[in-house]
Amino acid sequence: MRLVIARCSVDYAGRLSAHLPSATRLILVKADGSVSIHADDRAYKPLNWMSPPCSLKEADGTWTVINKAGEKLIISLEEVLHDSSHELGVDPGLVKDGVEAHLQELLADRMEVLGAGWQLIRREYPTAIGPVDILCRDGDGTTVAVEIKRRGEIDGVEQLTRYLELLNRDPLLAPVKGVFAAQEIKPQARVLAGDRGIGCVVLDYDELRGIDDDKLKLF
Amino acid sequence: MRLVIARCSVDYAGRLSAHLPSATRLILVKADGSVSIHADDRAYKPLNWMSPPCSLKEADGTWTVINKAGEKLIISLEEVLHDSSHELGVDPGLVKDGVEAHLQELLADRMEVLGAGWQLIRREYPTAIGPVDILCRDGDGTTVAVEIKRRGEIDGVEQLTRYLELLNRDPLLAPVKGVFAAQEIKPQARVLAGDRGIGCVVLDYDELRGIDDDKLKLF
DNA sequence: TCATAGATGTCGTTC
DNA sequence: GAACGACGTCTATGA
Repeated sequence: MRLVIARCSVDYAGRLSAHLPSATRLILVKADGSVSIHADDRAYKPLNWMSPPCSLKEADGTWTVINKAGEKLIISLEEVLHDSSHELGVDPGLVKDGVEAHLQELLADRMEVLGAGWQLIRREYPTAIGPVDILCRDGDGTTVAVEIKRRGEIDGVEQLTRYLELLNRDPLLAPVKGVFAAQEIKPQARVLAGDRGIGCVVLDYDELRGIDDDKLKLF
Repeated sequence: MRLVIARCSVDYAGRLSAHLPSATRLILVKADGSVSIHADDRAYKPLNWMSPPCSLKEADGTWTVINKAGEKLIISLEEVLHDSSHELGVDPGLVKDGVEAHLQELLADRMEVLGAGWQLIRREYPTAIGPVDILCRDGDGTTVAVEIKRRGEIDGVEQLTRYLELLNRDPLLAPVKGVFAAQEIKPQARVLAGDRGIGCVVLDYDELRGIDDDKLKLF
């Protein structure tokens, strides 16, 4: 990892054209060859960047970074204030908990949080337009398609609607009801779901995990 | 901007829980108070971060970053290999070219690329659920709503569908057809559009701009 | 390699 | 502050 603080101007030509006027910035060159340019604000997003794989050529105060798609980043260095390199080694990587895949596992394990007698048919039930998160039967034996999101917004309801339309064409499954399950459901999504006869369920992640933990303790 | 290279482990508790085992990384503290932690790969995305506004407390080899929503980032420093601060000043910011707004201007100027006799009614035609990119009439005088995207995906087709449903309730406009125009149209979007009787048009940005340039040269 | 869906998406604009 | 759409979205995953 090489850290350069320099007054520079930058041009990007690729999916769009962009220009950075002269100013002092951080230029980050990583071991994988990637380059990013940061201003002194915004944690997440660099002003400009080039993702690997790409190649960096230094020549005469001008750095040129090119990738395979022909996108180009040209950095004109006017004054270098700091330049240091550091050996970091391979990162062991991030361990995450609480993402959609995990919610799906937890819910599939405890269908009864949706109602008494609910039973899993299968997770990732395949359809022509993609897999349904959970297909199950409710207490009455009616087929139910469950769409799970971390944050329930309108496009999630649209997605579930498409699945339902398709599943209801299958005489072996029809009628199929829909349930939209998320840790948080936005008002508009709730309204749209209600309008389409789709049920809404707010999932409590800690509770789901707690239930699951209790279950594990039994063994 | 403060640059710290350190062996550290990190925990994030907020929208999800995440843990970074001990390793050497770059910790970036920006003037706006934001903090990000970078491994030696990936130009764009930090391993962990906290966006401003947030507050950083340093105490005894442990940094705690908290934001208003109660999200928390805890950095345990085990060995500091580099620590430097730099004054960068305010960045003048990025100048961009080639985005959707420009596509819309170009297409509105040359409706005939959609077909002979097509005529603009207006850009950003207002509806209750937001403006339609372009409303026009085709060669037969039928009203057409055009949705423009740089990359045409399924969401864009859904958006256009909602507009069409609304516009077709207006007896002065109905029947209204739909055209989905983008620089690139994904297969799924094309299928969904076809299923709903929506036409698809792939736009060539350079060609549109070229035509427009030629036009400018006439004056 | 390509297509698809998720993301601690982030970021801007508008209401 | 919430909602909505764009983004050089990026990134992981499965075909």
